[in-house]
Amino acid sequence: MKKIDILKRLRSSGLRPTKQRVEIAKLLFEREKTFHFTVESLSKLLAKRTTSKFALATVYNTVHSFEAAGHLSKVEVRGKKTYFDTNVSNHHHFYDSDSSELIDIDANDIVIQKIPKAPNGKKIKNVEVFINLKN
Amino acid sequence: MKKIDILKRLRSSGLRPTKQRVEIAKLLFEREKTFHFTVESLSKLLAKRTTSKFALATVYNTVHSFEAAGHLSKVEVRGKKTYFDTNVSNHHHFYDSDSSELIDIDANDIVIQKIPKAPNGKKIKNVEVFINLKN
DNA sequence: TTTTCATTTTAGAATTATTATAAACTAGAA
DNA sequence: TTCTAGTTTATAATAATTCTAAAATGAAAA
Repeated sequence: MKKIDILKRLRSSGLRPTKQRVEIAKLLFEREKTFHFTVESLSKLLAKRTTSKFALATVYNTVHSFEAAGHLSKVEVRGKKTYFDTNVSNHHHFYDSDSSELIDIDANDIVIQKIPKAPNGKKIKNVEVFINLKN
Repeated sequence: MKKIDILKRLRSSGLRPTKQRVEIAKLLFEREKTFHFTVESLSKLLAKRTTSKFALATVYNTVHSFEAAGHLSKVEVRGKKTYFDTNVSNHHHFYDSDSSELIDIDANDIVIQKIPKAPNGKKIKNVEVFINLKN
């Protein structure tokens, strides 16, 4: 994804393409594979890969606005930190608690044959499968 | 589950049956249905249902030692707090983010037909399914 | 029983992740 | 250029949890 596309992408989702947002977006979206990160790891990556500096609050703000705009999805796994995922399509995860690593699983690679009805008055929003790993 | 059984249960898992542990165990395990709670909600429940007082750290300590002994399972869902579950058998959950409520799903009520292989060198520890609900 | 001592409880401090605040800055319209 | 709403920033505040070290206690031994 080129810079021009990043600008478009930000603007079309109502996000003013500020210097910080553009740099973060480049780091997140100019990749082949999907990418999982925490605010902390992204912050470190920004420090390593760019010359600008980013207040921690800006990283939080940016990640949250990208999530609200549908450019990122949030993944809550065991542990305290919140993970984000550049893969926003419907999919599942392996989670390796030894390395705290998340790995995407394509939605088609898990087929659920039987599923219970939602409780009274509720609907199913989505189904998330976590396959926890060990060595 | 009677008091004597609670004492046995604690002792047989290497937990000295102190006053606090016995009271917490009674509140958690003398129930028909499985029970989901956070340390905060359990703390409030103890304040309401007993005359003793429990330091917050004690509630954390106790819940963690019950978990280590296999009397409780930990459920991590969206949000910041950690939930615990008196159902320690293999099962799944509905999660209602509007009410922050967890509901058990029996392992037999979800059948997974197709599942990917674990990545190189890893094994599958367990599979957790979360069915997120909306209104 | 009393003594002993490793365990446990406790209050409060410390830590970690995250969110709030309010002042300074900036993208982009006029 | 000027203006202004939106954004960034440093810092404070909050929330959940863990740590610490002193006091209390269960239960084994004397």
